[in-house]
Amino acid sequence: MSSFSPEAAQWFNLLAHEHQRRVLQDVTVAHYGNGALIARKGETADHWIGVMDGLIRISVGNADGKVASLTGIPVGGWLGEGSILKKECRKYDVVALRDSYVARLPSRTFEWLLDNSIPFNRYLLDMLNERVGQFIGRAEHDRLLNADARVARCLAELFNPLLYPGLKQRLAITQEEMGYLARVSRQRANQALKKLEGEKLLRVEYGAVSILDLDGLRRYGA
DNA sequence: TCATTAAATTGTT
DNA sequence: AACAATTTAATGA
Repeated sequence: MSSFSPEAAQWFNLLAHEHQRRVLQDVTVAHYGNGALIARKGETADHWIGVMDGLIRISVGNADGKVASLTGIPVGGWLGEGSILKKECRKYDVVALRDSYVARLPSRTFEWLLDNSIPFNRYLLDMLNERVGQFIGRAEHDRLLNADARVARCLAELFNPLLYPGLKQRLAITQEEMGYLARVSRQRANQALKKLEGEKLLRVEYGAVSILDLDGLRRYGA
């Protein structure tokens, strides 16, 4: 998937044809290898970023090189609108968790869509609302939950059908990647996944997980 | 297409 | 963190 794909950008399908044309004209797609920095904290935010293929992570690192993962973004997720809207520098690092293809929409185009497309505004509003809810829920529980529950919540977030409509019920993610997102060791992620599988909330596959009970995962540990 | 081998991922200590 | 077992991907006949 080395070019822009509307399947990984649900908002694109909502646009009028003339708006779609401009997007296709302005958007670029680049490949990022495992662990590569897609956008770094502090630099000017002049693009809206979307995941065409792969999996990326938003994180904030401190001086020690320790990283606290904030959230993972799978195929179909778009991010960085906050920095564009407020004309700020990026507040977080964005890194590829594995080989990924990333689309960039210039901020001028982004703002042009804001001014001219009602469907685009509608989409952004829904998305921001959903994201606020996600972060509030996280801030509330994050520190209190054990590793099992963190893995469960993490997966539930990745499968958010509104933010990432591209995902059906199966996500290609290794247990190591899962560990990076939930901030647990790979071994612990393995244990957690097996426990959740035992409770019939998901199914563990080779290099992937399938969700059986999304609500159950959301509620896990509550 | 099948068999062999290498690489990636998982399960366990 | 290390190691063995398992699954997938790649290669070549």
